[in-house]
Formats: sequence, structure tokens, C-alpha cells
Amino acid sequence: MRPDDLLQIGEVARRAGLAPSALRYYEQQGLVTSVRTAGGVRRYPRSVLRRLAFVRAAQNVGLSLQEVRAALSTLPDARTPTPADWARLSRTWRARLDEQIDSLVALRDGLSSCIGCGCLSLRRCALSNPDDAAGAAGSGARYLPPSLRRAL
Amino acid sequence: MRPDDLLQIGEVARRAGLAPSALRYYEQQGLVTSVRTAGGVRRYPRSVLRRLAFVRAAQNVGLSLQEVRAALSTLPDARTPTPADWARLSRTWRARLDEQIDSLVALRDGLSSCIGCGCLSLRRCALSNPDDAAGAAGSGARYLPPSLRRAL
DNA sequence: CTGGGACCTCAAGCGGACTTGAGGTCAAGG
DNA sequence: CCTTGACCTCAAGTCCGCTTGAGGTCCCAG
Repeated sequence: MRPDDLLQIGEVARRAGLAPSALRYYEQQGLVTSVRTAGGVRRYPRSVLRRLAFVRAAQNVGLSLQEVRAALSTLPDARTPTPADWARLSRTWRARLDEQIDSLVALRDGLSSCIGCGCLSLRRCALSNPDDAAGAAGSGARYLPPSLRRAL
Repeated sequence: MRPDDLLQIGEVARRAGLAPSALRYYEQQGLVTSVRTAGGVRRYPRSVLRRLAFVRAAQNVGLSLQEVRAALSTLPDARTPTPADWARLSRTWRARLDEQIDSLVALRDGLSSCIGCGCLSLRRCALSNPDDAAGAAGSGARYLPPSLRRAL
């Protein structure tokens, strides 16, 4: 049994649904911290699980780890978020999600109309207008913001 | 002036909103083909623009290039899609988009309720339930399908 | 025929988020 | 004390969709 409430990396990883290597990576990236035993082994307070939850939530909203780190750093003293922090950050995320949803809905609706019209040529199609129109529009009009494009 | 209706790579790239290098890459990946001049320079029929439009639409729906290639290969003889093909493929995509939209909406709604509740601990939060619940659920319950998770 | 822009190939690099492997150390039950 | 499994570090590798660079060739207007 572990004496106090410090967790070791394997247990944190298991409970957070991550690989231990991911935790070490996060630490290296400044997203989490750990205390070390005399021998150099990582020990984590339980609060790391909240922090990891926060990281995952942010990732799900589309933030890169860099952005997550930035978001975490707006919390004075790098503490675990309070309700107020959480509300502030989640308002930002909400906007981001709204934007992403709008993009996808527009895409879907464009797709529906394509189904209706047969849309043989795919030109002027709401899903992809890559032809001359796009050529004229610069470097290729796209319907999704960059963050959505790859991966989506 | 170009004699017949064959386009060279730069023009295709410009009109498709891609870099020439991307076209060469696509060819290497088996997504498009080209004919070559005696000297080895690529020439493309106009239909390549439709094909590229198809590729981009598929990417926007979240398909990887591999998947796009697979989708294209379901078209007998690798021909440019007919309306029927298009309808068939776009039905699949529609489902995919619906799924992605549902995920994001669920995430957003979860987020809203979190804002309402304060949700200090982030446990049981709709945005991230990574704690023991996730540990129990296998390798970390996530709210977005893999294609959405990274990038989104 | 020649100049020079557009094209060619092949290999390597990038960015993001990790994973994998080699080689070695720590810690706790028996 | 000893074993053994969990842990450590550091460097390199993976995947995806391209881009970049080096070094060289093509082709067509003048």
C-alpha cells in the first residue's frame, strides 16, 4: 500500500486513461508537475487527475497542448482551476465549439443539397469549390477553418 | 498556348488551390494520375479538377487520404464519380458528419451545464470524465471519435 | 538557337503528440 | 538480502500530409 495519498505514475496513467509515457511527456511540456522520491521516482498528488481532466477537456475542444499550457498559465500560480477560472475558460471554449459546429452543419447542409442535385461535376458544390472559383479566391477556398480541416 | 485541353501541373495546382508538390504527392499516393510528355512532364485532363474536388470534399468530411483512395477505388475503373456514385458516397459522409456534429453538440451542452454548475472538480464533467470512471471504461473514455479527437 | 521559367526526381524535413527501445535504477514483499 | 516489477533518462521513431532543397531537364517564345 502507498503510505500517504501520493500516486505513482502507473496508477495515474491507468486512472487518467493515458500511457505513462504521455505523463512524462506532459511534464516535459510543462502541463503537469510531480514530486520525486529520494530515488527520483515520480509521485503525484491526487489533484493531478483534475489537471489531466482539464487537459483532456481542452484537447477535446480542439486546443493544442501549447494552448492548454497557455490556458493553464492564466491561472495564477498554476493552480488547479477554480469555478471562476473554469467558467472563464469554458466560455472561450464554448465559442470555439459553436464555431466548429457551425462549420460542420454548413458542410452537412451543403452535402444534402448536393445529394438532391446530383451534383455531377462537383464544381460549385458546397462541399468543395476548388475549380476556377477557388483559384480566383486565392489559395483555395475551403469550408472549414484550418483547425478543422485536417482531422475534422 | 497549350494545344489540346491538357493542363500542366502549375495550372492545375492554381485552379485546385493546391501546391504542385501536393499534386505530385497525390499521384504518388494513387489518388490521381497524369499522362506524361515525351520529356516526362505531367499533363492532366480537365477531369482531374473534379477528382481533386472529390478528394478535398472527402477530406473535409474527415477522411484520410487512404480512405479517399479506398472510396475512389469503389468506383469501377477508378473513373470520376457519377451522380449515383456521388450520392452513395455522400450518404456515408452525411452519416459521418452527423456523428461528428452530435459529438460536438454533446460536448457543448456538457460544457454549458458545467458553466452552470461550477463543476469545480471536473470529475463527472461532461467534458472529461477521465478519473476512475474512465479508468474502468478501458483506455479512457473520450467524447469525440478518433477522427475528431486529434485536431478537431 | 537560346534564355529562362516551369518542370522533373529523390531524399529529407516539419509539426504535433506521443511511443518505443536501450540500458540502467528503485522499492517493497518474502 | 534478494528478487522482480515498476520506474528512470535520453534519443530516436511513428504517423499524416505535405513542403523544401539540391541538382538537373524540358519546352517554347523571341
